[in-house]
Order: sequence, then C-alpha cells, then structure tokens
Amino acid sequence: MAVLVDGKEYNVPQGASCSDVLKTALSGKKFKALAACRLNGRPADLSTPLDACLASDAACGLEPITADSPEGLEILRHSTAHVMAAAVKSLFPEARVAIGPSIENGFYYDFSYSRPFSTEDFEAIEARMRELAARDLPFVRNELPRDEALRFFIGQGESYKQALIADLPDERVSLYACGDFVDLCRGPHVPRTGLLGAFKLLSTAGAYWRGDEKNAMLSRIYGTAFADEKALKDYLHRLEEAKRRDHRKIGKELDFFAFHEEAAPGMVFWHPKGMLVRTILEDFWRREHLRRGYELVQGPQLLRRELWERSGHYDNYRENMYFTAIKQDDESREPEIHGIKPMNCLSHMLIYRGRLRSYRDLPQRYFELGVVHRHEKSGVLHGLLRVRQFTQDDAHIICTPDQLEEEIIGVSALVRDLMHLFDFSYKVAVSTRPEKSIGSDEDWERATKALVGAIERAGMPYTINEGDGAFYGPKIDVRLLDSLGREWQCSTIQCDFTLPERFDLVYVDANGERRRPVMVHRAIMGSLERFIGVLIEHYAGALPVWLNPVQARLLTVTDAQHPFALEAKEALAAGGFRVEADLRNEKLGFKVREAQVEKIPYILVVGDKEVEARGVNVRLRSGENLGLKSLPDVIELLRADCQKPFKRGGMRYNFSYY
RNA sequence: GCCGGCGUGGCUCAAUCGGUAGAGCAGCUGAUUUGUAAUCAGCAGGUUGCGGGUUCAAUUCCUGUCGCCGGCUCCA
Repeated sequence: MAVLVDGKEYNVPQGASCSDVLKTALSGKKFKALAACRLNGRPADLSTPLDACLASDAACGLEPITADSPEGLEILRHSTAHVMAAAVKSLFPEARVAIGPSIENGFYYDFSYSRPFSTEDFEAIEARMRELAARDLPFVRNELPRDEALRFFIGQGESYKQALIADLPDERVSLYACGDFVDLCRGPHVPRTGLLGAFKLLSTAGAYWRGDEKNAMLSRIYGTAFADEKALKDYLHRLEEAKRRDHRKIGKELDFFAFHEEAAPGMVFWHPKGMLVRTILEDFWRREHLRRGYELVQGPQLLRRELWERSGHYDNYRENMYFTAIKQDDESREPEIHGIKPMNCLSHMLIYRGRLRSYRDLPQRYFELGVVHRHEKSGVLHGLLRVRQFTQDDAHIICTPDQLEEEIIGVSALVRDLMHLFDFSYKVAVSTRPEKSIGSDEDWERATKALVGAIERAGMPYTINEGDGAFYGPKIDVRLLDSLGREWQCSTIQCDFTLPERFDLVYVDANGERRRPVMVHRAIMGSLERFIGVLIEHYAGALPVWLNPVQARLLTVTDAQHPFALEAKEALAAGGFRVEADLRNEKLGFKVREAQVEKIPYILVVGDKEVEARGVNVRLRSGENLGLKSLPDVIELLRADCQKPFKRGGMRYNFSYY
C-alpha cells in the first residue's frame, strides 16, 4: 500500500499502523521527538490501524506532530497522565480512577482511595512511571460497544468509569490499554510509553467528582510533562520566577500593605507606600472618568434591610452579606437590621430616582470608587486578588434602550485604553442568556446584540460563553493573565433589566410618556485591590514611574554633600516628582542596594564631583548608569518616563504629587 | 465551605527519639565619613496562633478552634 508523507510516497504493508508508516517515512530522522501525526489536519491515532485512519480520506498527507508543538504536548501530557494512573494502580490496586486530562501546563488524574495521596507518594509513583516508560509498552486502542465496555469496567470495579460511560452518547467507545491498565479514553496517545518526554509530579489536591461540591472529594495528582528535560527545567524555572513575583511577597517587601489575620481576615491594611500607589491610581481614574462624561457620586455603606429585600439581594445573596443589628430602645421590638453593601447599584438608583428624569437627561453615568464587603468562603481568599472588603471602580449607566450600544462602545474603549496603558494581555468573553433568567426575549436579544456590536466595533477579539450571563442580563467579562498564567476577572460590563423594574426607574420620553430605562453595571479595574495585586505581579514590583511611590532618591556619599542633596531634592519636588534623600551615614554600596531592593526608578548619587558640577549621577533600577546629569535634565527624564505609557493612546497624564 | 499541608521574635528560618527556644536580616546604641547591591561591635526582642488533653516533662504527641498556603467549588 502506498502512502503519501511529506509529499513523498512510501510503501507500507497491508494492516500497518500509523506509527509504522511514520517509522518508515522517518527512518533515520529523530523519531523520538515525534508524539503523533496528523492526517489531513486531524490528529491521527498512532495505535489505530492505518486503514481506519485513511477510511475517510483517499489521498492522505501524513504530517508529523512534534512533541513540542501545542498539539503534541497535549497528547504527550495526556499519555503521561495515563502512565501515572497505571503506576498508581500498580502500586495501590485498591485505587479507583476518575478522569485524567491534559491541562494548560501539564496534566492531572483524579483517584478515589482510602486515603488522599500526598507528595510523599511521588517518589514511588514516579519511579514506577519511569519503569513503565523504560518497558516501552504500546498504547493499544480497542473500540467496543458501550455495553461491553460497561461490563468491563463493572468487572474492574471502576465505578467512576461506569458513570462516565453512562453519560456518553456514542454507541461504541474506545479503550486504551497500556500494560495492564485499561482506561476509557478518546485518545489520541503516543504510540509507546518509550516516547514519553520528561515528566514530574508537582502537587496533590482535593477535587470534587465532576467539579460539583455536592459530590465526593477525590484525590488529585497534578504533574507536568515536556518533550525533553530542558523544556521541563525551563518550565520549573518559570514557576520559581512566578513565585518570586508573587504580589503577597513583594507587597510585604516593599511595605505596600499587610494583613492582620487575627483582626480582619481577608481585609487589607494599606501601608503608606501602598496607599500612595492607590491614591495616585484613584486620582488618575477619577479624572479619566470625569473626562469621559461620568459624574462622581457616593452612597452610604449601610442600607436598611428592606432595600436589599426589594433588590433581591436578601433572597439571593444573603449568605455573602454582612449585617448589623441595632438594638431598639423598646426591648420587645425586633432589632433594626442594616445590610452592609456588597454592591453599589442600589445607592445609584436612589440617586437617579431623586427626581423625575427626562430623556434629555440620559444617559446618566454615575461613578463611585465603592467600598463593598462580601463574606467570601474562607478557602477562597488569596492576597489582594480575592478579599472580603474591596473597592470597585463601579459605575452605573442609566440610558434609553437606543443609547445602549453607544454607551457600551464607550465602556469598551475605556477597557481597551486601560489595558494598553499597562500593556496587559487580556481575554474578552460575551456571556449570553442562562437557563434560569428573567426578562423578555426581545430585551435579551437587543442587549446581547448591543454588547456584541459594541466590542466588534471596538475591534476586540472575543469569545461567546453560551448561557453564562447573569440571570438579569448578558455581560462582557475581561480577564487578565497573572504571572502564573492564572486568569483574573477584572472588567465586567453587565446589562440589567431587573433593577430598573424593581425600583421603578423611569424617564419621560419625547411624547411625555414614562418609559423604563436600561441600566449597565460596569467596573473596569474590577477591584482596586485585585488590580493593584495584578499590577505588582505584572511588573514584579517595579511599577511604572508615574505610579511608583518614590520616583527618585538622592544618595549622598558623605555628610559633605547634604546641603546640595537637599537643594536637589527641593528642585525635583518642585518639578512635581516624589523624591527622597538618603542622608544616612552608610556606605554608598549599602544605600544603592536598599534603593535597588525598593525598586526606586531613579537612583541619584551625589558626591563631591556632582556637587561641583551642580548635578547628579543617574543610576536606573535596571542597573544602567546614565552618568552625570544636570537637575533640569533629570526632571526632563522623569517627565518623559512618566508620560511614556500614556503615549500608547486614550489616557491622559496631567498630575503630580510630592 | 470541602481535601491536603503548615502556624516558632517585625521578616526568613533552626531546635536529634518529648528534656524546657537559637540564628541571620530588620530595630536600637556606639564606632566608622565611606563612589554604585550588604562596614564593625554591642544591646534588646518569644506565654512557640489560641483552648483542652496525655506525660514527671509538650514547640514536639492527641483533640478542638482560629488563621495561612496549594487546589476544588464560587467570584471583582
């Protein structure tokens, strides 16, 4: 039989498998690097007879997938997960297997066992995996009618596999055997265990069966695999680097903020340096909103329970809310209950309702840096990225249905400009109507169209999350990537049909008739706490100059330069910059080190030479030394550095602090 | 909330088999006047998260609780 590979024709025996073809085609080449192959664009299963692969395509281009391609890595990791399961089953025969997919940076497999697995088991499991790899066992695919497969797993006592088969729609299912271990699996896999790359088990965790907290907790083992040792090492190195730039660690080192767990778990104590960063960010953001036609408002922290009952929060969100109970003078009466706000929308609606609005007044755009409290479950707290008290850069836009799309375009522009300002990578998703929802089809359709139309006109790539919207309306979510590759939701733009209804918001149209406006909830940074946490990781603590709490520090060599250092400090401060002078009687190397550790952008050394020239020696936090500069030159450098990120578009830099 | 791990000076970490807590950095005091990532010396600092239990004796073992870390679920 003749097969075309890489444009060349090869003769292979009848009944050969894909991997045989590949071996023939690539004899002499580095077969070890090949995990699988692709047939006419689809990954081919190397353990399947070639005929089956070719059944649908007469003329077949067989194209290798290398183990370091994204597709190849996925196959490699999935196969490694199988081998891990095989190793676990051989060491712990009582363990039952659940699922074991490849994931973004590796793979996992979930097991059910009499005790959870721990990292102490890793040595034995990895050793067994290496044995299985050394034996170069083939992965053998076998297709069975589902009944037969079901009987097989019943015989094996694999209850989770039985449950999986029960949910499969297919009449025939595929099994993969690797040594004694047979798993329900769609494939594809590497042909033989000898083709596994470099792998390492990383951690264990509890995970619910099928991700549902009502189900049993399984024991999950995470691992990773790469084409070769070097790629694995690079990855482990990247993990270390990510740990190094953990915002919790850097926040402590730079004295930006702290937590006092004994006093207020999940709530931030902002120290002076961190509070300065926050203040600068807040002021910048308020100005940007005013510039874009928002109005600043602020509502109270507590609202009476009746308000939360009317909004529906009391029914739907109570377990996440904090309440206060004020004892009445008359002891027999129920205490008066206030809810501490978990959201800012109610106040904004009350402000809107303060008087009758005309269509000429719309849109109303209310902006508030609103402090909200949400009692998050204890296990989910995570530094600044997940807290119980946080500040939303929240706005509510109340507009006519006709204005909706235009308003959302404005909001997406704000999202885009902010992401550009910080050079963030982000993902946009539109979430559509969920099963459990309220409102008319017409409302949903119009709002969804407005959202999609707006981000298309803004030129943003996006995905659709079918059925993932809020019950009260569709939404746009924007997720940032942190240094560990984890995604954090920051911006969110949500249409709401419910609250205007519940709170009877109206405007008077051109015909004098009362109409229902649409409300858009939106937050761009999401929460200042989370956003600053992501910023710290993004920049590894070396914040952009305009945002760094200390922009320049003067270091004297000896006491003799004190007067000039103070003079220079005044001059730079008068230029609008945040400057410190380190006059301590310490060696220069020591002061430089401290300034470097604090990630101060401009380290300005003053010795006798500089005093004489009435300048400073400029060292950047990168370590680069710019040599002797006059004070006006330094001011110019600082100014240019502050303005640089704003040149990318949209945003304006026009403020100073000291 | 669930599964697992961990709580020792402000921070980072030690303390054999259970024998009564030790270092570096930071801090304070003094000396030193120094040229681009750590000058030297001295001093001070702890009810080992908190409660209960076992023991002659608990940082160490058991238990409860609070918190943190890694995940799961949820989420800005």
